[in-house]
Amino acid sequence: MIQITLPDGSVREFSQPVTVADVAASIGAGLAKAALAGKMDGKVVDTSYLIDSNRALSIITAKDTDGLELIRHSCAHLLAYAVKELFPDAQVTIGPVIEHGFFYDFSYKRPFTMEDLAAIEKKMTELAGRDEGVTRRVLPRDEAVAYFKGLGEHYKAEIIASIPANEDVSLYREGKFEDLCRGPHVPSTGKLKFFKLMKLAGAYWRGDHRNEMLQRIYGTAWATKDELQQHLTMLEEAEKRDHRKLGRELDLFHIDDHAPGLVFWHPKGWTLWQGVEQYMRQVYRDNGYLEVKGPQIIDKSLWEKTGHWEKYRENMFTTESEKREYALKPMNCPGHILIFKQGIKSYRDLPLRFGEFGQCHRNEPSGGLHGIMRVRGFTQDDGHIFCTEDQILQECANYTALLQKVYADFGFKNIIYKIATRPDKRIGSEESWDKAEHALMESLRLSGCEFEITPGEGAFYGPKIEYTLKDALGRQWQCGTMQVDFFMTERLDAEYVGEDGARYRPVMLHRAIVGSLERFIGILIEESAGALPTWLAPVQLAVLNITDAQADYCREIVEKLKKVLPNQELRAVTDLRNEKITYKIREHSMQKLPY
RNA sequence: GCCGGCUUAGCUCAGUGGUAGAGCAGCUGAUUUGUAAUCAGCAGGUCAUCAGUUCAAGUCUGAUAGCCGGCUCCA
Repeated sequence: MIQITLPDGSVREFSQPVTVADVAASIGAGLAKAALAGKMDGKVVDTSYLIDSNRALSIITAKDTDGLELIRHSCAHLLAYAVKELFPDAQVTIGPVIEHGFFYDFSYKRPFTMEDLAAIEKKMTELAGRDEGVTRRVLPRDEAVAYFKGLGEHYKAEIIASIPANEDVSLYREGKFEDLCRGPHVPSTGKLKFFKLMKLAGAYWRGDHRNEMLQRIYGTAWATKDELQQHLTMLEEAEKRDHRKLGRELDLFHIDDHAPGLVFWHPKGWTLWQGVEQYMRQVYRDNGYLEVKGPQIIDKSLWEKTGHWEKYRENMFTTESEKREYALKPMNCPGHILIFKQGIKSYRDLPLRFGEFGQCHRNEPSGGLHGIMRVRGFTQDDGHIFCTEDQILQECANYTALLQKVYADFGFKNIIYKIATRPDKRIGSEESWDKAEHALMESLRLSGCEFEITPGEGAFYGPKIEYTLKDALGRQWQCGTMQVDFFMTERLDAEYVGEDGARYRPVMLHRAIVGSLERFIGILIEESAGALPTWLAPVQLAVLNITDAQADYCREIVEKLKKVLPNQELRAVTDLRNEKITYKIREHSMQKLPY
């Protein structure tokens, strides 16, 4: 007797082992039809899974998060199936689920075209229409390797060969197509209805740029037609919020072909910039930072000491004059250390906090540039805190609380917190790393933040917290950062005098709240769709006349309005053009004047 | 940097190897208007750049640059 406990607590009894599909059918015909998989003691299994002992089971349908994931995963297989049908010579590699959909990477002798993409999607629809069953089988690893080699699927064979030899691997078949997969999958291709292929892209095999380039096909998939449609509508809306489009339409900035990756700020954009900068300047003042300013170009010898000349040179812009070589600074910290080193510092001075609106230049690869989000010249709200190891936790906790307040003031609620921990190649003692990583995590816990850990992604000189925001299309951009650094003060020989009169090495914390003003403003534009809050709006108020008779009065009240605030001039303008009032209202509305 | 795509007026886009187009924006004139586009006229171009094929290139070929989507990178 097998007892199956359902989510509502009810128990069903079966006289012999049953499949998930059998259980679903015993509950109702509708559920049997809707069943995509089962969740057994928390683990998702195929509907064909045979249950031979007492279990807790829930039936997964398209309405469940797990169900949607299955649909997307099975869609990736359907995509590969369709590609193999149309292009038998193409080799399959991997096809995972991603946010909103799936992708699959292929190797093929010629590039796929948009016409191919349409044909592939059509074939997918056709194959789904056949409602072919998806079946699972298990092979010993070596047999699976031989099987895929026999099919000419060398990438698959390579993947399987990296699985431990004593493990079995599962394969899923639908029609003529069979793929290595851990599963689970939907029971038949007919469950896949609401999908669309979105774009073609290149992607390196195994994500390594030294490997060959594969062709990636991206698709989106949903449980219902409505959800698919909503997603497509959302993408259209997101396009309208693109900061590059709004930057032009609202006359905020442009990037010129004469200076790729560098921003020309127009009067309105620079007004917005000043709003952000003045706000952040007050943040420095209110939180114990001393604002400083370092030079743009610094002699090569400094970058040799920091290690940049050796490790980062191809990313630095260099220049030469009178037989001396210089580099445009790619970061501000060495400059701050040079300032720190002027005069003798005491333990009483710590923590010592410097802040700068530091303009940095990095020669980023051309393919990585993106509007004002990823540029070659940018300005960081860059602060460095010189402190002792014992002060790290308190500084980090204060910092995160401050960052949250700043982000809230700019209207951001969804911050993604990540902690990047020690990489394989690193300097500093294990004890220091333990302490630093613990301090970073603890500081986030103190602020009530949930965070994810990205293991091994820390800098070689210390761990870091990354504070990330999303753009209109959901792409993540790291804005704020907090990094512990055991290294730089050593390299540049910064020290302080302790209580006992001996010299000690301070720890340095690198921190930036908005990160780069360029990127932050880009996100701000997308988040607000260009309708900036009044305090940041380049034009806050416009006074329009209906006929010339009111022109003088309009001028008069604009002058009065400008002076209405005690410490700041209101940004008010007149619009006295000989146009209809409706025309003017439309124009100012399109320019996103606050209302 | 890598893979693919794109580049025609300020913007959005048409344009079969045979005289360079539209709408909006701009300028000029008329209109003095009551809450999201008044009407008319005018002007605006090295079709990204360079080279090639051709009697003839915006259109075909190649190279370069920039941009777009990914990948990689991101001290």
